[in-house]
Amino acid sequence: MAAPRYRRRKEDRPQEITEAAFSVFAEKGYASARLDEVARRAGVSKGLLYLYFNTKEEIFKAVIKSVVIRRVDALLDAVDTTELPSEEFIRGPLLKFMQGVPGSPVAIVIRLLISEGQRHPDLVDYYWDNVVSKGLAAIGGFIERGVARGEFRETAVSELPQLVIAPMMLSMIWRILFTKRSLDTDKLMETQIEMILAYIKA
Amino acid sequence: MAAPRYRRRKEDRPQEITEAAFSVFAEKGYASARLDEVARRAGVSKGLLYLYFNTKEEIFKAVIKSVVIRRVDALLDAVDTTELPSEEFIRGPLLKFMQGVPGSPVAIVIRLLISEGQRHPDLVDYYWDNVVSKGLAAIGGFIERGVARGEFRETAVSELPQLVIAPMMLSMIWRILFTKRSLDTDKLMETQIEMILAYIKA
Amino acid sequence: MAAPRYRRRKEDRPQEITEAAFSVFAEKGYASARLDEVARRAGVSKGLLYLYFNTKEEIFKAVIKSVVIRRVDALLDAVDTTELPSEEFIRGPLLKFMQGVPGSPVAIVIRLLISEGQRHPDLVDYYWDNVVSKGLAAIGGFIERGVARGEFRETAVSELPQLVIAPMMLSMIWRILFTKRSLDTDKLMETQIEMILAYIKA
Amino acid sequence: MAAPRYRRRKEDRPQEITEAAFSVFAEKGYASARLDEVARRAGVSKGLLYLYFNTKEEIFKAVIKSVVIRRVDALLDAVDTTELPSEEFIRGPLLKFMQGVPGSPVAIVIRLLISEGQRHPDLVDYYWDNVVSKGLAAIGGFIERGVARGEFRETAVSELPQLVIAPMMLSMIWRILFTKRSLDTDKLMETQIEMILAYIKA
DNA sequence: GATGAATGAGGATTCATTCAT
DNA sequence: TATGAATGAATCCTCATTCAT
Repeated sequence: MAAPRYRRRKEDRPQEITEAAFSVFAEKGYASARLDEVARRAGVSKGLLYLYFNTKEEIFKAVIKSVVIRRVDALLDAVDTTELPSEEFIRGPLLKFMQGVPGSPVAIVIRLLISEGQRHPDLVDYYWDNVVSKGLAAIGGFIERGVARGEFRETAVSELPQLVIAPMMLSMIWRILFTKRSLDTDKLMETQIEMILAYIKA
Repeated sequence: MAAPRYRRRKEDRPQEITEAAFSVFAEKGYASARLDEVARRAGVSKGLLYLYFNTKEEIFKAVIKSVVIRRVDALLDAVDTTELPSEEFIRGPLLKFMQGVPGSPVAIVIRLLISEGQRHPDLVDYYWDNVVSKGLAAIGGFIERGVARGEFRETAVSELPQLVIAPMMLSMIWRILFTKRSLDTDKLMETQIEMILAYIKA
Repeated sequence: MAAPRYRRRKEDRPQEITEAAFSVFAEKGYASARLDEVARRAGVSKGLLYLYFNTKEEIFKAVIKSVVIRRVDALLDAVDTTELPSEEFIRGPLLKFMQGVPGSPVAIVIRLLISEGQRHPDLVDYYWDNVVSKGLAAIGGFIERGVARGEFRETAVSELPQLVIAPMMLSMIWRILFTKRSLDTDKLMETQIEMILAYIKA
Repeated sequence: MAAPRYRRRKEDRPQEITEAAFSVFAEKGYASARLDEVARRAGVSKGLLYLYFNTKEEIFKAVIKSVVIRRVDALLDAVDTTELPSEEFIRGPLLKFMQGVPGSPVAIVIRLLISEGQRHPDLVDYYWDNVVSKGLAAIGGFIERGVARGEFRETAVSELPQLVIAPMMLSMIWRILFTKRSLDTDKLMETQIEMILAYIKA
């Protein structure tokens, strides 16, 4: 007769599942992840997974997308609306943002995409469209704005915003692979910013 | 005309198998690679694989090691024996070497390690010992030598040789994930070298 | 008319599987038994076996134990509680019990243990603890009680209850190996009892 | 140029192989025995086995037969030619013979037959014809001779020579299964002989 | 005769997916 | 909705047997 202590809302189910799935994929990778384990961590039965998702792959895609969503938007907004001079913005909010990435779920997603991307080109496209191209465009655009404003000179960096994020990328890989070996990733990114600014400042 | 059913090439077999396995792992990743497929590509029977390797994992390790072996040695020798001034060496042979990496099998190995590294820590150690630590030590040592010679000033770069290879790393990931999207990886690395040299030159 | 594809009989499954497995092991022995065959005889899929047992070996152990369980208990109780004079008990209930053994599943278990015992010492221990040591202790104790009561004289038989069961053992082996050759196993055991009683009677 | 230290005679090969095979079968049983292992212990190549035997089963049969051959003959001769009174013969040579059996290769053969007999009825027949029926006939005949001579009275033992060997049988099984648990098998057989003689003596 | 590399059918085990309840 | 028992295709690995040398 006792009512369940609380009844989970069915609206929350997909998210509960993707969260559980994320943690399993993070630990095992896509191929070695077991849906049994996902169900257990989500506190639901295996069958229920199939009520919300049709296949393991679909769960995987939902996981990737759920992490990606709303991730860069904050940065993009900041880029668009900042009042700071370019150099300060780069040294401040942009660097901070980048420094936060390697420890965030995004690093996991990157790993999953590197592992599985070949077999899920649509996911890669999705990630490209929603994260990479936007992020790079924002950084590139920001630099070009600095050039237009006379803060920066024209250099190859304008067309290669990847230079800005390269140490962030390396930091993510480093953390994934070489956890045991210490690396001051914050300083790595900071120094890159220093170099870039020294290089492009008018 | 029929190919002989038996070839009896004990010496060549391991390498034939490793090469076939490399191509399968490259396409599918470790978990999704089928030993059937490896055997077919190697032109041998499934059972033969087990004459030379005990498990799939052992084949995997042999693949990784076969690619890694003798990979950095050429660079390391060059670093030790070069007569060039530091700057020229960095701009010349070092840059060339790095530019060659993203298109080489090493990029595949990196992908496999990123995917499977967590479950094969000994492989990661092996890669670290034989490639990463040596390579970074060489670059770091080279920069310090430049400092000692008065060619370079003291900067954070001496302790962060990762800055030199960060664009190489990004280029590898880029090629793996975003094949469709063009990126002038050579220029990326070249520009990084420019920036670094500009930054550290005395 | 079609049998339902799913039966959902969680409670019955282990026993159904064990019974099917017993029949296959009985026919083929452990090593040559195919789990395919076990599944077919149990009327379930191969995969289901692994829902209840983790390995073939585990099924094997379950089979052995299921036969052994509650096997000697009836005899042991009778030994403890009988009101009969020793001689009558031996000639009556004990002989009857032994005569029933060679045709019972216990004979199959003995065969499996002889075949596989070396590789399953824990099973042998289990069988020893639950059947052999108890049974021999009961018989030995019973004889000693007869000695204490003055019914029997002191002989080597008290310390060698194996003498009582030796013909039972031989009968089991005989039935396993020489099915074609007739042997009056009942009379064999009866005569042994006669001899023993004649030998030990006070 | 050096001649091999000694060249094994091809005539010895089959026996070398069956000896190696015997040791492997003894350790592993038929199904788990690997021909690789047999070849290694015989010091020959795997292929050579097939020069002398067509299948694993054929090797198995050769092993069984090689152990059986000439095994009972000594006893049978003794039975036929002994000058000893029946009782002395039974207490002496016959008991000695039986006591030696559980530690001899015959015990191994028995185990192999118990395990594999169902699938090799011809082997069982062979064993029956050459060992069991002869042995039992000899013992039975010997007892009957004693009866004819007035040494023994007529009892069921005459028709059940299995009674004589039952403790030997049990001893073999005991050693196979319960190595850890001590049992004075010699005394077991001796006591049985005592009982039988007491029972049948005129 | 002798070798041992090579074969390939066969078996235990896994796990995404289904479906009766 | 929700469950979890049940399915079976797929995969790694083994090993008796073959055959070029």
